[in-house]
Amino acid sequence: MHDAANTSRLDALLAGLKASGHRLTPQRVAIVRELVSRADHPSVEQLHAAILPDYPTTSLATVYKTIHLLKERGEVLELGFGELGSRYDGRRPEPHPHLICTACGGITDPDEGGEGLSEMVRQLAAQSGFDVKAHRFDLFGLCARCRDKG
Amino acid sequence: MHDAANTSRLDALLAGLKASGHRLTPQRVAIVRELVSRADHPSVEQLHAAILPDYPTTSLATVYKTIHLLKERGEVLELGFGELGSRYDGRRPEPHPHLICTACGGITDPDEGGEGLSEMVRQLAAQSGFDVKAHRFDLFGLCARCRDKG
DNA sequence: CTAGATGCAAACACTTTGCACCCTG
DNA sequence: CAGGGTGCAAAGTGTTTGCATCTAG
Repeated sequence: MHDAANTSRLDALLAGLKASGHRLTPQRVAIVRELVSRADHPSVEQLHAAILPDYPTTSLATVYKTIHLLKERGEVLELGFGELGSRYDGRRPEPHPHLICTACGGITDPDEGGEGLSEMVRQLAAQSGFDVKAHRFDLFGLCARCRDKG
Repeated sequence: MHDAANTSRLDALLAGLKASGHRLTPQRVAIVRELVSRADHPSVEQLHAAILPDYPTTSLATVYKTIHLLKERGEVLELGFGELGSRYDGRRPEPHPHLICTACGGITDPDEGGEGLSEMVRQLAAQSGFDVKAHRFDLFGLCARCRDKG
């Protein structure tokens, strides 16, 4: 996931918004750019903080509204955690496993190892009679860095 | 999961509480009994409503406190959903897959089909360097009943 | 008796909403 | 220059907490 890919994804998102009659305000562009540029699944709070220096008037409500808009369009994956609030993945909106470090709060996408996931989803759907539309697979623990420290 | 099994689990939970210096108040017993007796992963609100007829003075706060106590002791599995609040599994505190119907709100445990899960967890842990302590695997969709209706 | 539990209400954290003003297209 | 967007503050959730009162053991 390098700069070129992020840029094209950014452009695609912005083009899509414009195409469906939405305006590209500076705040909105900044939020989307920030969201797409990071791999760390930021919270609304973190996005807001990151944008504030460059767009000091941006309100938290606007960040929430923008995220909500992208969610509706299926362009962000929301990872809601009861206590810790929600975190957002603007790069890979399809469901995929997440590794959540309970020490540093970092969330990362595994490089590989989730191959059998869709097969398992298929199996569970078949035996339960469920029509499965989405799924979520989270692993909680200590990331390599925090494990070594602790 | 029949009555006898639930009764013994209930007894075990109550005995454990008493053994660690907690009192078995009528409210507390009622909450634990209700939690253990249902397979539908009730919310705090639902537990409270179920108990109210028999123990009319029970407050929501007490239900929250009791659930919290059981959580600390590792005797309930909490399934937190950002918007919809949390649901609790008092029967199987270890992580296992859940099927969540987005139409009726029902949550069920699959009878089988989750066999490969721990292996996948192991794989993801190995390749990422994570020390995985817990995991969560949720499938969202329509249960058989709601699928047929809709 | 006396710690621990209850119940109420106030406090909380995160998110949503209403509305007057603003600015993109 | 019109309609969508913004920012503020107020309202909503679900959950937690402080504290006086009550009660199980």
